[in-house]
Parts: sequence; structure tokens; C-alpha cells
Amino acid sequence: MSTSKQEFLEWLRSIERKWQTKWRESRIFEANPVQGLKKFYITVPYPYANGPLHIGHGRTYTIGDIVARYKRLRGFNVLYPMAFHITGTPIIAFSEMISRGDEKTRSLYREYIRLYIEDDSIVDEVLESFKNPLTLAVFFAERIQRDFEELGYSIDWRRKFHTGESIYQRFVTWQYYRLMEKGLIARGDHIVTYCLLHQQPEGEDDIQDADVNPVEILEYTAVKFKLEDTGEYLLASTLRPETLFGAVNLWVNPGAEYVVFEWRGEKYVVSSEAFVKLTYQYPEEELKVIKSTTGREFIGKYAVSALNQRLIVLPARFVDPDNATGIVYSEPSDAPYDYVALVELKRNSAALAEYGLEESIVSRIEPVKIIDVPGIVGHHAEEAVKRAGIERQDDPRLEDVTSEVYREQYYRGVMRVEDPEFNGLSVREAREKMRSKLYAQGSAIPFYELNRKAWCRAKGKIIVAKIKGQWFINYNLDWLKKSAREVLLRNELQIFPSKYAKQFIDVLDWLEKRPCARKRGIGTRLPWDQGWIIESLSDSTIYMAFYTIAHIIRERGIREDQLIPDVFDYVFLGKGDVMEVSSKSGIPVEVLEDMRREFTYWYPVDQRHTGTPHISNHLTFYILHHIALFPREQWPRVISLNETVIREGAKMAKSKGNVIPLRHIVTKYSADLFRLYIAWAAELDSVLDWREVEVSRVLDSIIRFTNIAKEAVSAKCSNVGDDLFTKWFKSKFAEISLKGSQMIENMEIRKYIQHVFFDALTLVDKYRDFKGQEYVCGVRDVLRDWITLLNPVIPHLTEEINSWLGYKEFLSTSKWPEIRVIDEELVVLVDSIEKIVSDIKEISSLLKKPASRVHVIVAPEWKREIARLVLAGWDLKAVIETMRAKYGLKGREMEIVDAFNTYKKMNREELEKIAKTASRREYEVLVATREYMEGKLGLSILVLWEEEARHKNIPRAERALPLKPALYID
RNA sequence: GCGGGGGUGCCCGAGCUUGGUCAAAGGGGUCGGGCUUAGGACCCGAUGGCGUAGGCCUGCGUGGGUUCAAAUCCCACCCCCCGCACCA
Repeated sequence: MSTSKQEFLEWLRSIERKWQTKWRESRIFEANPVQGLKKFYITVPYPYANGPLHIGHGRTYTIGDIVARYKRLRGFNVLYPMAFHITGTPIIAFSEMISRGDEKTRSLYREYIRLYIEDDSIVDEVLESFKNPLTLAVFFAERIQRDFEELGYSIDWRRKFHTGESIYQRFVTWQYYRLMEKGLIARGDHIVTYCLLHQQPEGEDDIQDADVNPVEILEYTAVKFKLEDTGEYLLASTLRPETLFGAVNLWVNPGAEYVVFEWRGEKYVVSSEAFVKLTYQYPEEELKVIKSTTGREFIGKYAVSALNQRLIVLPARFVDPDNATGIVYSEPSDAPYDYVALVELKRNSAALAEYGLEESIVSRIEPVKIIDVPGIVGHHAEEAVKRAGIERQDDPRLEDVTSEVYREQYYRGVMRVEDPEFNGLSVREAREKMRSKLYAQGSAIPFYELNRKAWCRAKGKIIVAKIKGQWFINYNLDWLKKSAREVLLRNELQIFPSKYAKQFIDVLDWLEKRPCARKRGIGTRLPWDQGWIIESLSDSTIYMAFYTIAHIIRERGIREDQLIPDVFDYVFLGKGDVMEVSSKSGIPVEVLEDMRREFTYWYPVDQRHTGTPHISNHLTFYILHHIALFPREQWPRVISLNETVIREGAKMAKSKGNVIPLRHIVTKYSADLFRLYIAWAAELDSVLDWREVEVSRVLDSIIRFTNIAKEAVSAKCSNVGDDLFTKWFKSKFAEISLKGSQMIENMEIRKYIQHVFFDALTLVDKYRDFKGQEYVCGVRDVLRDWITLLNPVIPHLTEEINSWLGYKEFLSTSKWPEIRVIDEELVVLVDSIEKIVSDIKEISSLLKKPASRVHVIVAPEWKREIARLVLAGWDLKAVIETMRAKYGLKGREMEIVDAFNTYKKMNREELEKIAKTASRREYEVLVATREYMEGKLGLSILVLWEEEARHKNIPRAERALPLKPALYID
């Protein structure tokens, strides 16, 4: 970046600090109820305070602030509050890792701290303090607040809180009592990813690489095979129970450890890893170990399946004891692994001898075809394996081949078996049917396993466990979903951009029960079951109500123990008697009334703005909880959304090291530059790409804008001038203001800023082109309106320019400009000059001889009048008669017909333009712009009326049309 | 798989809801000119092809269709991106 740009940025940052200080000192963003004054309550989700925010977060908060500032200028009493989210597991997890000395985490957090603290000796001190998770949270909450202030957000900070505070937890407690009463709370079993080290459920955030390599829970069917000699059951697991028809043997891993155990009065065999998993998946039951052994023990034995097949147990090294039960049945027709292992074993007489297997028995084992796939003649697995040239069961390509075969069979496979119940079913149907049938007759149990091996961040092994008695919120209640659907469909709750409305409906259909509490993490305890902590999305659904009273609670020194449910019932629902509530809680009546007044003034939330990833979770909960707990008039009104931010075309990710923290915006760029770029670079429903070259261009434009403003402010203008160009300029500016206002009102932020900033700059250039250096006086005339229009997006710079203009009051609390009168005729006429100039250029470039002079020939009024008549729907005959009489055109009827036909072919908009203008004015404008055109073209120009030109026998004169004068170049 | 979004000129990216004003906004890049000691910045012009008069032709993922008329509507296909739950 050049030094002049750097200098400008430094200056910009310095005025940003200046105005932020002034705003804070004047407390202009602290919003209080004013009865009778229309209010606007906008919220954005509070940030999670486990580290610094980046520009992706910044997009959402900036859009929120732009709306808040816009509404303020529109005369609303605007409340834009903010708080901090610290509940849940990530903060605790990071704090633990720092305590444990996890170097990766420690260096990451050192980096975070360095964003805010330069002194290296203090950095380590701060890092040590993070061993207390609350300290970590509060540290970042405070820094994020500073970032927000330095981005110029117009937030009422008096109302801030964090979700770990006891006063907030009292509020959540109240909410959960009420949800319980309304029947939204349910309890049941739940399958989760679970860490054996921490003995806790752990989700994606706690699992290594789960963000890039997702962990899924799969349901295997563990099928019982009864050993003939001992009566023990081998539990062979499969994802494809429908292939049981084609089972030809069983596989165990001869070197792996297996466990024989007693359960439900029967004896079972699984790998020792699987045994541990089973104990977590059936936590309420007793599984008693009888003995440990190796796979080898079972080889050569026979077992009987649920379908009465008698199968031999054979050795296979591909069988992973740490995947599902560690035993599988072999179906070599459709499973590539099984096929390869079988072929391999048949060929390996040494192995057969080692395990004492008879070659004749093994060699007789052949695949059984049970599934038809169009285009596959033989055995699907065999074909796929041969095509890939795979010969060994440890060939890694088997994974891909397997999923390819499975996918094809899933979509196109049809069962070909003797059993009439299954014959002819699709693979998909057969799978479900077989699974439930086996479960029902007690021949199989579900066994849950992960799609890949996983460890938590502390290297603890992750398995699948079943949680008994998990608390849920049950959203699947008719009255609840019906109301939600209704407000969405009726637009009582509006979604911007509207294309996302359908997604909300889809989520409602899909949403059923959601676990709402966990055993660990920061948060509020379930009031009726203290062993559970309310999960962090479930405690953040109606907290916008809490903002309305948070500052009163603090200012009046209300203690947490005073915040009994009755208090919230009264404040939020108007329930109960104030005197009673007061004596019960010890909170003075007037304070309770004050809180009630504040809540009823600000509620409902007029707009909530956030990123689209929240649709399927937070925002839907937000809607549903409001519907469940509040009366209809307090339900949300508008939800607006924006897409994510990427950088130079790539996703930002910690692992890539390409994340731009918000801190760098205020230290290396500038708040206004960031805000303008965010507003302009993409419409809300598109992903925004942060591209350095573009940012630099936007900065150039800001500099240009500032220079123009500076010139305009210092210009000595005796009078603005009422010349044609200035009138045109003012009209065009008014037009831009009008359209821009409509755009921001519709949340079309990008279009709005394209108009009122970039297009306005182009307009100023054009005006200067027409007018010369005096243009500054015209600009000066619109400058105050201009900076007001831009104030929501670049509040600091416009505030500064406002002060240059001599205004003493803040621009940020002033009024949106009145749109001035637009001289549409003049706008159309002057705009048409551009087209005329380019036409002349085009023609003269085609001429062989150099041009010297252009005749610009203006059409007479009667041609315009025909356009008006065509627009009004007159027919040709009537037009001819009227025109002939009115303008004495007897003998020139063909000209009327020509004009009529030309207009007939034009579209309405063009005709309307013509209708807006008068020929006399067109002539005047051409004469007035003659010099300008001559300068552009380097040709001399002669403007004349059509009749005049015809008298002078100038060729082509009769071709003149309104707004499209005839041209003749010589 | 289910649900959602998208494929536009050298590049990014509008427009397509309400078909014609769209060879297609706005940037960027490139070329030429102005300004300047020079660079940056800024300003003007050009940037699909053809054309001795303001016009014509080809064009908006691929292939069909509807229409006087399609980037815009309908159908099929190909490709890309995002979400799928207890995690903030």
C-alpha cells in the first residue's frame, strides 16, 4: 500500500477514535423508553467468548449496526444491546487444555492474547489465569466489547451481561419451569458420542479433527449365531442385514482378543473392545464376563444363523476387533472384503493347515447370489474386485470398491431370494425389513459404532454410548408448530432475504426432540434435576427479554436470590400482584413496575439479525420458545440473515491460518473501511469474499469521497447556481437518494450502498465533466444529505464531515434527508446526451473521410404528440386525422404513419420517457450541452429544428425523433 | 440419501421473482490518451465479431421445449457449494 494511503488510513483511524469517544461521552446510544415515541428493538446473537472474533462475525454485527443506525435516523428510538455467551463446553475444554499443558492450545491462546496485549511478559501471566475458565471468558468478553466499540457499533452497553452470571441463570431457571409447565420437557434414552477418558458425552467441538473429518454414528445390526458346541452366540455385526440370505461363513480375527460374557440369560462372544462398548450402550444392564480368549479358539467351529444356515468360522485379518463387534458374517457375493478374503484363504494351504481346516470344506464355499443389479451378471463383489485388480484383503482400495458396490446396490439392487417375504424387494426396503424382523424375534441387537476411529482433544477414545434419562425439549407439539408455521406463512414474522422463509418451514417439519441438558459445562442447572446443566443453545432462546431489564437489576442492586420466578412472571407476562411479588422477592414495587414498563416498551423484538447457519437451530428455537412462553403480540417480527465470509476465495479456518481477527480491522485497516466493504461486497444472501485488492479499491473510493467533501466544504460559493447542469445534478442526486432509501428499507444493503456511495461518486464525476471546477458548489448543496445517507455505513467519516460543515449536533442522531423534487424531464433529456455522443462517435468512426461538423436535428413537437397518442392507445386513422388538423400536416400523412409505426415498435418505458419531455426543452438542453459535446467529440456542433434543416436541405433531417435527434456529419 | 443454494463475458460479480429497454450494471485486469520529473493516485476512451450513418450477427453450464420474443419461464442432464442435530 502506498504511503499516502497509509497516511489516510491513520487519519481515518484517528477520527474514528475521536468520534467513538464523543459518542460514548454523550451516551447517545443508551436507549430509554420514551412513551409515545416509536421504538425499534434490534438484536444480534451474543458472541461466544472463547476467543477473539473474526471478520465473519464482524459481518453480522456490522449489518445489525447499519440497520440500528438507519432506523435511528428514521426517527425510531432504537435499542441495540449486546451480551456475551459463555455457557457450554468449549470454554471449559480450552481452559482444561491450557491447564494440562497442551502446547497447541497454549500457543494458540498466546497468539489470541497478543492481539490485545503487546507486553510479552504479561502474555504468559494472562495465559496462566485462563486455567480458570471464567477468567478466560471474561477476558475475551471484555476484548470483544472493545473491538465492537472500535468498529463504531451503536450499542447500549449498560445492558450487557454474560450467561455465567447468577442473575442470568435465575432468568433461565424461570424459563425452564415455564417450559415444563407447558409440556415441552421430555425424558428418554439418547445415543451420543462419548469419551472414555472423561467419561462424558463429547461432541464435535471436543473431538479431534471432527470439523474437517466429521464423526457419524452408525447403527450396525449385531446378528446372533449360535455355536453348535457351546451354545454361545457369536455376535456378527453388519450394516447390511439384508445380505444375511447370502451368508456362507463367519469371520473372526484369529489374533484378536475376544470375550465370552453372560447377558440376559445367554452367553455371547464379541471382541474385547466391543464388550466395553456394549456396556456403555446398555448401561442399565448387567454384562458378566466369563472368560477372555483369542479369535483362534473359534476357528473351524460351526454356528447356526437366524435363517438356520450352518456356517463355519474362518480366520480373516481384515476383521477389526475395534470396529463394531469384531465378528462379521461373510457374504462374498456382494461384499468385496468377504470375496477377497475367501479367495485368499482358499489359495493359502499353509494357513488352512495352521488352523486345522479341511481344504475340501473351504474350497466348497462359494458366493450365493441374492441381489440383482441391472448390468451385473455374475457376483457384484467379484466383478468390482477384478475390475480394480485387487487380490489382498489389506488392499486399501477395498474401501472405495465397497462403498461403490454398496451405493449401487442401495439404489438399484433388487432381492432375489427364496423367501417370498423378501423376494423382489429393493435392497433399501429389504434392509429395513430384515433389521426390524431380526430385532423383533430376538435374533439381533442394535450395536452403535462410529464411521471412523475418533479421539478427543486429550487423546481419550471416543465411542458410542447410550444416555439414560436424557432431558429433551420436545418441539413436536401441534399447537407449537402450527403457530410457528402460521406466523411464517402469514408474514407476521418476516424473513429477509425472503428466500430463506422456506428453510424455516422445512426445519419446523424436521425438528422433533432436542436434548437440552448435559452433565458438564458452564451453565444453569436444571431446576428439578440438579445433576444436569442446561445446554448452551437451549439457554439462549428468549434472552432478548433479559436485555430490557438487565441494567435495572444492576443499577438497583437486585440480588440473584430476589429474582424468583414470580418476578419474571410479573415483568414478562404481567402475571400476579405487584405488591405480593414485591413482598415475596423483596424488590420494591416501583422497581418491578419499572422493569415491567421497560419490557413492554421494547418488546417484541422488531428485528433479529444473524448468519444463515442459525436457521436450523438457534433461530428456530428463538421462534418456538417465544411462541411457547409469550403472548402473540410479543412474538418476533423480523428475522434477517446474512451468509458467511470467505477470504480470497477460500474458507477461513484456524487450520489454514487465514483467519482475519476483528482486532486487525481496527489496527491495520479502519472501521469505516471495513463497514463499507462489508456493506458493498455482497448482498446478504451471498457469500462475501474478503479480497485485498478489492478492499484497496474501496479505500481509494473513500479517499476520493473525502477529497470531494473537503473541496466542497472549503469552496467559496456565492450561489449554488440554478443552471441546467446543476438542476440536473440535484435531480439525479434526489433520484439516487430515493432509490437508495427504498433499498435499505428492504434490507438490500449492497444495492443501497452501490447507489448512494458508488453511483453517487460517478454522478459527481459526470457533473464535473459537464460543469467544470464549479461543480464543488453543487456538491456542497447536497453534501449534508449525502453524508446522512451514508452515515449508517460509515458513521465516523460522515460525522467528521458533518463537523466540517459546522454542525454542532451529531449526525448519527439527526434525521434522514427529505427527498427533494426531481425534474424528471431534465433527467431524461440530459441522460440522453450520452447516447447522442456515442452515436456520433460510432458514425464518425465508420466514415472514411475525417468529420468536421455535426448537425443535430431536433424533432418537432407533433412527433412527440404522436408518441403520446400511441401511448394512450389511439389507432392510426384517428392519429392521422387529429395531427393533420392540429399541425397542418396535409400532404405529409406518410410521415405521420412512419412515426406511428416507429412508436408502435417501442416499448412502453421508452415511450413514457418521450412523453415526459417537451421538444422546446429538448432543443434548449442540446444547445446548452453543445459545448460539452464538442469537447467530448472534437467536432463542432450545430443544433437546429427539423423544419429548419429541411429548408436548408440537410440530408437525413426527416429522421429526427424525440430524444433521438437526426444526425448529419460532414 | 434428505433439505437448501448456485453455474453469466479474460477474472470477480449484478441481472433472473414481474420474458422484450441485455452485448448484458459495478469492480478488476488489459490496451490507448490526459495529468505528472517518475511511480502511485486521479480523469477520459477502448475492451465478442462484422459494418463507409446510429445497424446486423453470435452469445449468459449442456440439450430440448413454450413464445412474435428467453440469461430471464418449463423439462431433462452434467457440475459445484452448504446444512443434516444436541455443537457453539
